[in-house]
Amino acid sequence: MESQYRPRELEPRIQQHWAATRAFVAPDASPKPKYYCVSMLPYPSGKLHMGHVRNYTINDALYHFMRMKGFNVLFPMGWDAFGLPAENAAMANKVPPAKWTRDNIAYMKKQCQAMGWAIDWTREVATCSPDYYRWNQWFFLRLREKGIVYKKSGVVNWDPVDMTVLANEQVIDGRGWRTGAVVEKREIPMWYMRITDYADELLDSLDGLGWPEQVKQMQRNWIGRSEGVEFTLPYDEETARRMNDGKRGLKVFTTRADTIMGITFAAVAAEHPLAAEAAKGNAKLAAFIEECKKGGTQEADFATMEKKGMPTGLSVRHPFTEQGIEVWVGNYVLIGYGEGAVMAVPGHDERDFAFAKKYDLPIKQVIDVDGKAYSFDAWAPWYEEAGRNINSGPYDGLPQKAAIDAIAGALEKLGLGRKRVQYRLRDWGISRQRYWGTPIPIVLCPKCGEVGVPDDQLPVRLPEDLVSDGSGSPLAKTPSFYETRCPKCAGPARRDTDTMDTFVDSSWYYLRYVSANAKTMVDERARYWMPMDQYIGGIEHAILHLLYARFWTKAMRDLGLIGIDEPFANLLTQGMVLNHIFSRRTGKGGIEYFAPEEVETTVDAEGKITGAKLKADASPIDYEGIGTMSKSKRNGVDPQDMIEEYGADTSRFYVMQANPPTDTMLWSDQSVAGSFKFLRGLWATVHQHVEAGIVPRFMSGELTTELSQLRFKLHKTIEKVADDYGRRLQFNTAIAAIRELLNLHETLKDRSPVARAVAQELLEDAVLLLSPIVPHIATALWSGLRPGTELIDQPWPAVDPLALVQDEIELVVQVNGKLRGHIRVPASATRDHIEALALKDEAVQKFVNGQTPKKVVVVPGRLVNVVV
RNA sequence: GCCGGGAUGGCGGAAUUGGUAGACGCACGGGACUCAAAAUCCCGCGGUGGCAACACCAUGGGGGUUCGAUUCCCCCUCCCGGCACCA
Repeated sequence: MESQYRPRELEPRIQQHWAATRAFVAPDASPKPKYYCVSMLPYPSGKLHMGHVRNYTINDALYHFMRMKGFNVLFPMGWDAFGLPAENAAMANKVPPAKWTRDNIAYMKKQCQAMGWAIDWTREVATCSPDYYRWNQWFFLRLREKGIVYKKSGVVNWDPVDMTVLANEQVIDGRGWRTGAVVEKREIPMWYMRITDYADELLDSLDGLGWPEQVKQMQRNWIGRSEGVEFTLPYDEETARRMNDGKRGLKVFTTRADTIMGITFAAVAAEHPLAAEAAKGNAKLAAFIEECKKGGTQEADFATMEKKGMPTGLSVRHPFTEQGIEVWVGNYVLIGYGEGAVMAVPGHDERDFAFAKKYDLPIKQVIDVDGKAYSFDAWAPWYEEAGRNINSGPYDGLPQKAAIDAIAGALEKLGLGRKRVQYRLRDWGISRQRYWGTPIPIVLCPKCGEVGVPDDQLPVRLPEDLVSDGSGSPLAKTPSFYETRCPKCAGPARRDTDTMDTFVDSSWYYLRYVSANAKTMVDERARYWMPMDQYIGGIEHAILHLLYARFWTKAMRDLGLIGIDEPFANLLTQGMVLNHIFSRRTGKGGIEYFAPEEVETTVDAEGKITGAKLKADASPIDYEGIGTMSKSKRNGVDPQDMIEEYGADTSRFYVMQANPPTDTMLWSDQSVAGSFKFLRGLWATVHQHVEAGIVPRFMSGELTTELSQLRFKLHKTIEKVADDYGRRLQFNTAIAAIRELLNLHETLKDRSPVARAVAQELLEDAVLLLSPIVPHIATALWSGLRPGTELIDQPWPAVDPLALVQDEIELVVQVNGKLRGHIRVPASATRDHIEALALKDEAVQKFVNGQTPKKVVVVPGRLVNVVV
């Protein structure tokens, strides 16, 4: 064995050996139990960043641990290769997205290989490959046949200068990021998937998943099932005449039907037909509706903006009293949400109350909560609580549930309403007016309408050589793409030039890994590997990606393609790796980001950043605080320097020892050298042992106290590390335990044959325990300790129960809950015996000070608390 | 604004089911080795008081439950993630 730890020579050599022996290629059948672990596939942004290193190292550690535990393990990898950054890079560099993306994939794949992750590359998937996205198209067509896919209009951000649709990310403070123009809302036709058809199942089957409770809770709240009443506020004569839409009135939904007698006005969205009708001949209202269209589509903006409204001059009638109710246009009512119209009960809804106050509209109390005094002057949160009806005619005195039932019944009798379940969840709009995505396989024929592309003409190939100019999708300007013939009538027709949301790509890639190169979307291998045993990815995907993937799985099941209800049996949500963000507004009103290494900062006494300037020209820039590492904010840290200086194992060890995987990690490279020193020290320790002559590992026999304590620690550590890796998925504490074990080993001065046999056992096992984290150095150390055998074939070390037997244990003694001393007791001591020993203790006597204990609490194996 | 999460020494963190707060590291200080430096090794390292033994205080802030609270409950502050077209 070499005396020096040289990772730069060692690591590539071991990686080549793994590749040559196809060490990580997982068979699709095995007598062993299977374990399928996947990390959320990366976007090929250019280079790996520390978030990736963390993500895939966790995955890799689980791979090695489960393999040692006797499983047939699969760790695949792919590329989420469609998306906006490629188009932006294309514009910036005048390189087509395809080339940019494929170059990035090639570079990042090399980086993955240099990290030594145990990836089965035979199953690699890139979502921009026609062999992959053809199945997006094929499945889209199947869902369309089933009515799960449909077309309706949706609202998008519109940049009036570039004449293009913007992503939410491209809207900064209500303005386009390139033009600085005020963004407008615009309605366009789009394809939707009926995820709401699956809402109940998506909600119910959360219960059985081995997911973090907070993620399940977020999904429940997102789906937001609520039971309520849908009803119509009938038009009055004037409104009916003007609307002339064949409808009886204005449809609304409420979860608070018990407050229906408190309606004092109604509100509709600016885009609602009633608003449009009312605006005819009302210039002020028309101007207000125009103003409502300004700004983007993000919910956070709606929720925080000032609530404004204007009366339409049109009225509806209360369904019971037939009293006139004024209809307002409200900027806070969303057209794409429910009916785009709401009843307003300012007495018992905070937003309605604020609106009524602002515009001096009537407020009526119709619910009594325990006789508390209601004030029309100021809002109190209890106004929204359940109570008994008052001022509600026939419903007076009823508690909430009875009132809702009675009111729903009355509405139903009138033919005006019924109980209905409503979800917060909305159908999934998948059309994007972008180039770099899966083409939607639809042909628009002037005669036949929308016609699906026949299966034998799939895939509809995306041209790969276009470069966007920032105004609209290049596909819509490329006749060779969109000019086609109608599959039905063979007449001239035009392709849909929209592409699919990239969440489509990431909804089923894990099924393609286990059906690699299949001539169908999935094949029988998916039945062997699915459901996935462990999914690992950032907490930022807790809702959208995970919900879409669950929906997609259920839809594939309903088409008979797979036999599972849920894709991800267990989920580890990794905390984000954060870094500082620096930016500057450009002259045009856009925004420009700077990498932290380009910036010099000033800090206050507490170390908080107070100012920043560019190193290059010393010009001041803005500090935006900390946030997730991303390409767009330019605050990612490339691990390449670290790999080159210290090697892959040090990088892996560093991210794993820093903190628990579920915690956010603020980037700092201060202690990387410490991780390297530890590995170098381990190398020296093993080298020294090996040079003195390797011996058979300890089996059984008489030991000194020191040696049996060392073995006790060793086997306790094996137990703990297995629990940390396998159950807790917490690697930092496992590493700390292994360091404690090795620290104790360093204190061993005994060089007798039996001591050397114990040291052999300890070092072998310590190397095995560390191997999931640092497989390269572990492989080399193992071949030093056990020449002729391979680490990768070794099972997880067995715990020797005899090593864990203890005669005496130490207990903590407290007086009134404060630590006052320690006692040693036989492991078999009874409660009474322990209590007697504790009371006799000197320190205890001092604090008890002659008083009779009120109570003595004995917690077996832990402590004694004397209460006086 | 709404939903979910977090806050523990100078720093990262530990305390797994309510039971010794600060494991294991990083940084720092002192010492050994050295002509010197690096590397390595040894010692110290939450605060206050004390020569010391030791005592008291301390887990973002305020209150509560308990023999005992970093852990459970209520209120508050700040930070992070998500909010449907970043992925």
